[in-house]
Amino acid sequence: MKERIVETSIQLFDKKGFTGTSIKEIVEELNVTKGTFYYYFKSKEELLKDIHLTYIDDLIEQQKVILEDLEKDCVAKLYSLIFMVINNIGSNRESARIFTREVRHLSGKNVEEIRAKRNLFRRQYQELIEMGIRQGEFKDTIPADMLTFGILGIINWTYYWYNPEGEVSEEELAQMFTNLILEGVKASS
Amino acid sequence: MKERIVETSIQLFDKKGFTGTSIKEIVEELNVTKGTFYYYFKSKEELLKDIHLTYIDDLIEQQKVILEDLEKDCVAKLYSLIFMVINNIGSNRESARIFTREVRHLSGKNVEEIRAKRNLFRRQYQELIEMGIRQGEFKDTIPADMLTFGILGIINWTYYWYNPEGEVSEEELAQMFTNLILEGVKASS
Amino acid sequence: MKERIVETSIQLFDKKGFTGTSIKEIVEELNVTKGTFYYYFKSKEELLKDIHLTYIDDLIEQQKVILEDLEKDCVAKLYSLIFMVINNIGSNRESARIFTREVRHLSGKNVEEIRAKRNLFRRQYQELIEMGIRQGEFKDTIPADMLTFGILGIINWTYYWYNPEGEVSEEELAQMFTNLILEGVKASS
Amino acid sequence: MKERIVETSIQLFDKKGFTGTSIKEIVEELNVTKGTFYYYFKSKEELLKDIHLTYIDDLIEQQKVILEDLEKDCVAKLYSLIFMVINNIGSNRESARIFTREVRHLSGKNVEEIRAKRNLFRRQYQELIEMGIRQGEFKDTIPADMLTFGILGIINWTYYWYNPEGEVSEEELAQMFTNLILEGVKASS
DNA sequence: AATGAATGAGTATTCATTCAT
DNA sequence: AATGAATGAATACTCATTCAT
Repeated sequence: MKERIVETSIQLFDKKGFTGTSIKEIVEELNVTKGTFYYYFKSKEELLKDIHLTYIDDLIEQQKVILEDLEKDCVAKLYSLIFMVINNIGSNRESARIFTREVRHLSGKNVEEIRAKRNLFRRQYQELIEMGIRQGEFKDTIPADMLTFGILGIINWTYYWYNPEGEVSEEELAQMFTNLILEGVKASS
Repeated sequence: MKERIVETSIQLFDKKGFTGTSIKEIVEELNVTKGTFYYYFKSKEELLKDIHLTYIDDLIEQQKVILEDLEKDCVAKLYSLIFMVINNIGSNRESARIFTREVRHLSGKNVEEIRAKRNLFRRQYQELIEMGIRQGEFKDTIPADMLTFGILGIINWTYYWYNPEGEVSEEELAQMFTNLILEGVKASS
Repeated sequence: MKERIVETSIQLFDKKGFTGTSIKEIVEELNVTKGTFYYYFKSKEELLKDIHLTYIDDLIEQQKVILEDLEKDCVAKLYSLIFMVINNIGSNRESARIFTREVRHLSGKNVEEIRAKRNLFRRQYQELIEMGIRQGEFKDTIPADMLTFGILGIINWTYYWYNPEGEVSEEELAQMFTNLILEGVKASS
Repeated sequence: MKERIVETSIQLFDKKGFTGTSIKEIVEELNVTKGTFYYYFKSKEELLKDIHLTYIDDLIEQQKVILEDLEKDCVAKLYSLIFMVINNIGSNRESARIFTREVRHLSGKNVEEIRAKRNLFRRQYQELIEMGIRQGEFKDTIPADMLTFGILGIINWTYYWYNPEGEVSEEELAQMFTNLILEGVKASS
């Protein structure tokens, strides 16, 4: 039941927003009563925290596996990280959007925890860039932190427009964006 | 007064979300009564539409000026468009965030109008890319629409992390991102 | 309207207790809506505080008038104070009972304010006793503070049993209790 | 377990009131579940009735022993009754306060039973007074019923202020109040 | 141009209680 | 002897909105 509440809530929070979704709507979708909701979650915010944690913990775990892969160089890791996010869209798009839009409705202690993990994810991205620069795979024209924000922008934005069932496959898109980041678009003269 | 209501609402909508902000909060911040609010706006949604329209109309207008500049080539126009957004952050960040997060709370007729303008903005971006390809300034490795989404991702994301008062100036950041998009980060071998 | 809400609430709080009375019950009795209640009081507790304050402020004011009366000796003042409370029962019984039973539902700041006034009332009673002892009107067999608690017990209890419309008039009862306190009940041998 | 539920409930009912205390609070304090509560009591009201009965039955029993003591005269019995209540405060204060404040939350049948016992207690007090008058130990200036209410007021009020661990011992306080009732406070001229 | 009073539907949350296990 | 899951009704309180003045 707890799982079903989470799934339903994710759909609704994505569609109508956290504050725009009422407990009543959630439980009616599941044909249970409000009491049932509060048996599993002590508050609406607690549910939101759960959703955030599940999402970011999973992301960090996947990221870790890629970064620790000894057989890949930095370029290959960059591609894998980009593909990972795009590949997650099919199953995670709603959670991802909730994650970027609804953090502000977490209070105090909760927001700290989430923010810490969010920053961890970003810093590990940045460390890959820095290592790539040190090992001569990447140029050092752009500071690593700014570069990281740029790359994160590209992939985070995919949650808002990319349709995995459309003409461009996940692999193709990941390849395109990796290519953009590595080679740029300027025609060589 | 109407203007003060809009300004206050923008701050609150950004901080607590559209549904998370009540008319009461808005008018209390201004030390007026709810009646005053309804003298200027016929509903909360109308206010939200106003905010959206002001934001996107301004953006499209600025975009138009840049695109119609006969003295700039496509590379220069790309830089200008990127700088334009970053430059707007100081005065518009909250509106921009509301624009990407709260559209779903506009209903029917309103949402169509806004979406049309949002798409117009994107298509004009894409047309610049396509023209650049035709004129041999950009490679055609990546489809123009995908490329556009990538670039929009980079600049939209700045609304969520860039601090115009920080170490990196707006010009520098625009230069870095233009450089990223044009030249990529791969070290030439 | 505010006054009508207070009156109705006093009756209900007395009959069913503060926590046992719902806002719904109050407003239904008055044929208005909950919104109306919250237009006049920002919370249920605020209403309770209002009731407490009105009651104790009135009591202290009346007490003050009696104690400052230059023409009465301590015995006469004692009688007047006793009569004052009994005489208030007709109009104030419910408030008085709420006052002794529901203070615990006031929180923090509110409870301090009320307790301070409650103590003021008791201390002024005690000062009368002390003055009576100093001036030789009363014996000093019993410490003034204990004596005060005893007298307050007698009169506070009347709120729970005395019927002003019954056989014993208010003046008679005040006389009986003054007599009990002054002369005692032991038959002189 | 049943006993532990009763003890915990008494503390909570005294502190927060009967309606202000939830079953959840009671069982959480005891680290058991609500099911456990309903294994021992068929309703919240039944628990309240239990508390009332235990309290008043014990009081009546103690009263009976004193009144039937053939070796005491009425004055001695009066002292013993007063001491009895004060002496009970240490172990019974909370029950006593619940007893005077929460009866109204008993319904129908229950309230009758409790009221009958409460009246029995008062009438037996009054009978002692009447006997004292008949036997010439007490004056008949004040009607026995009014006198009884006065005395009950003094002792019932002690539940709200007397601290058995304070400077005045239980014996001393009982002595003071007996003295007040028998001799009064007026200085003999 | 703005207020003060009011509404009715809705909010998150808590309640006492039930019952199969 | 006790639990875990669930209910349905109630709780205090807030909401966007209306309207006579």
